[in-house]
Amino acid sequence: MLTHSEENYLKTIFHLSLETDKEISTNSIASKINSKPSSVTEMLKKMGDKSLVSYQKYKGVSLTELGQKTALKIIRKHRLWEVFLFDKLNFSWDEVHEIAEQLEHVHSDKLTQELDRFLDYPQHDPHGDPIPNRAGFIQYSEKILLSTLEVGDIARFVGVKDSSAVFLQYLDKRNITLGDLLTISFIEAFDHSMHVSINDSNHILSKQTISNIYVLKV
Amino acid sequence: MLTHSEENYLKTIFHLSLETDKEISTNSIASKINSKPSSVTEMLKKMGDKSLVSYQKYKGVSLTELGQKTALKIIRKHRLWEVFLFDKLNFSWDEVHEIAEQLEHVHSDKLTQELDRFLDYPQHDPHGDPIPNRAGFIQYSEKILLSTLEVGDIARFVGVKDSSAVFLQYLDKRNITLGDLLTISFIEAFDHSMHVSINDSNHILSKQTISNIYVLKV
DNA sequence: TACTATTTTTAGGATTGCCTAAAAATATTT
DNA sequence: AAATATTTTTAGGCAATCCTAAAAATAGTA
Repeated sequence: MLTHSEENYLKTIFHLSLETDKEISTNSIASKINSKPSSVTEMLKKMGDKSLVSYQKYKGVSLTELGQKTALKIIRKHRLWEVFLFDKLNFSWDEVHEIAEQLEHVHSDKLTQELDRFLDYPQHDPHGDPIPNRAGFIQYSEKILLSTLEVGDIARFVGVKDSSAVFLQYLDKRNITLGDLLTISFIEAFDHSMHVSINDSNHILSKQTISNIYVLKV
Repeated sequence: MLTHSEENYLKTIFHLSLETDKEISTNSIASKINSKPSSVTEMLKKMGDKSLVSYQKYKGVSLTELGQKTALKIIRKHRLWEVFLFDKLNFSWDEVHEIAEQLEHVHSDKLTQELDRFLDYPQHDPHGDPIPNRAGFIQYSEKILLSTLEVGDIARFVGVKDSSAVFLQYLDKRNITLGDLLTISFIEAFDHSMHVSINDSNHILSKQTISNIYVLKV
């Protein structure tokens, strides 16, 4: 049975691995978890001994098969709990993450499966990220940034790139919600702001906004 | 913010306090949590410093007002999660406790409140124990042992005294479920076994069984 | 009351996971 | 390639929580 700390390291390394193809550096882990490089080194040694990561001094780390599988289990739990909090308990986007960080460490395979069933096998969490299935398979959707669309395109809002509280609250305030259908009616040549109709109302979204919204073309 | 360990001590002291009127001994805590008396002494000192318990060397402990309030919060969470697992996720009586032990340590007042609302403000957990309300008030019901009833009495099954897995499974096998209405039709003078009709079927329950079933008279 | 048994505390360690400061290795720049 | 800068590791500590063994206090009994 892994400790909370070990589980957090696995998750962190998994997420960093998606961003780079190289081995993950001690420093990058430390800054991600607000810790110190020396602490990370120590932990990586321990996790190497447990065959969770393959680690060589000064060379960085990567997840072993076991580490990968375990990380996906934790991510699955995290995202399922986010769906639960959002769908059933009236939590908003920007609130679910913090609580899911705690819930993801509860150990019980049956709990995870039953939660999945209870939520009707959701495919995505409230930020649009895919939920690994029980076998650890994760279906990456070809979600693209809203900013890459052109006039006339129609797409479904499936996620955000920047999931900071300020951004999520910004969207909330404008009633822009996950699952909404967006129609691009015009793009300003001047500042690349985008005129988008959402639920029969028109919005003008800044370049920064559309560069942080993920959509699936319809 | 309290640690898991501190929260477990609070819970344990709270439960032991219900059983005795005296101060709680170091030994009794140690055996309840499968720990050693020396570890308990150490922890009690620390919790005394934090005003969670009032502790004097060799004199035993009791909860302070703060400790009591905190313990009730944890028990509230524990029991609400048990209801969730039982009602929504198809867990059986004997499975809910272990997982609730983990879930009770998740910190979020909003989560507790929303869960309470989602479950429609349940008054009892699946073992028939009362759930403290948000203010920490706990409504002890006058539940009595089935063995104290007489022929002709009708009562509702609200809890068990022995919540061991074997006993709960014994009841499950006979389809005797929390909330069932029981009618006592006969009591054997010889061995005190009780003839009880439950859901239109008749059961003969041993003295041991009826001494471990809590009911509320109707 | 004195002796014995039990309970509780103290003393000294172990482990986990974090930290700072210094040393070692690697990367970058001139 | 040499010098400098950056990254990573090592060394030595600290706090939480547990442990065993021994000492101290309390309780029970002859």
